[in-house]
Amino acid sequence: MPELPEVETVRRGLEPVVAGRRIAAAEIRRPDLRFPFPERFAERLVGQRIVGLERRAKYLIAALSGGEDLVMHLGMTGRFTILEKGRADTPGDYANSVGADPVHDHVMLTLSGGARIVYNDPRRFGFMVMMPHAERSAHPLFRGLGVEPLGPELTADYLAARARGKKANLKSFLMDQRVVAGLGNIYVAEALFRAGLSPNRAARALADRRGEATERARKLVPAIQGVLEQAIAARGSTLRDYRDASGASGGFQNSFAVYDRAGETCRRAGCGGEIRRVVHAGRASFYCPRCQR
DNA sequence: ACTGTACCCTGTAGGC
DNA sequence: TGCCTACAGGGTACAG
Repeated sequence: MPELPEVETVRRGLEPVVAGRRIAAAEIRRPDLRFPFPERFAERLVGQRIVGLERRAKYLIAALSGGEDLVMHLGMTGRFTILEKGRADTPGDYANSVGADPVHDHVMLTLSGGARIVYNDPRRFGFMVMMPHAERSAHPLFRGLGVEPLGPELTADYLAARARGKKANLKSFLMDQRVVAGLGNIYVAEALFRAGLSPNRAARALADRRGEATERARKLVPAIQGVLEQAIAARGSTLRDYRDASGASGGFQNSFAVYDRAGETCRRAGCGGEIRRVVHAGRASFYCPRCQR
């Protein structure tokens, strides 16, 4: 479900509610998600103050006062929901309230001040792990991550260096979190459309024989950044499950140029091409064969 | 070193 | 109505 814009939208919704609060209670309602929860998870959370809430790639990271980071990934269907004080002050209240989902509500945190945070994840591809803050950058989950696409490190030269000689297609190249961290199926498709690049083209087209960035690489950077910025401004894309921390849907799905539009007409004025669906590495790709080469 | 496939899990949509 | 298959915003472990 959630790519960078959705995770960032969730982060922005949660941060003012959790930052500075203490975790007063933690209810862990099953032993695992994708991976087992950390040992003695609830006991390690309770009493900690949440110092801040960051995002790196598609990870949400709560920095805890004791020096550990709580790292959370939403997988495909993970969702955080804020229950303000008074809406459901006890677990019993919540269980009987509208919107409660006892089968898929896996984690409930009660914060000082009374707000509660519920993590719901039907498919359980999400996970939560804890690690000392100082060890985060060396942790296997973070060590190999590529650049943040909205940061200064995403440049045409960087893409060219990483793509040089690679005959893998551009779709797979951009989906690789070791190259650019945070893109997923939707925003790769949309960025390639904006850059006028076919997802089928070999990634090495981003570099010339000397390894210098090509015009294609230079177009790709603002295409990636533009689509992510606009998607964040629209509070993400909702296809099926995605909701922000307030329960609201995103809005960017109404602006898709190609994603999930197979058989429909290209929206570029005067194009008239038909959006095509192909499969790369088991994931659907969408593109306009007239606009993207 | 790369590339493609299977798989993790559940819900839903569409065909018959 | 019901059953069955395919597919879904992610990521990883393999086999080749």
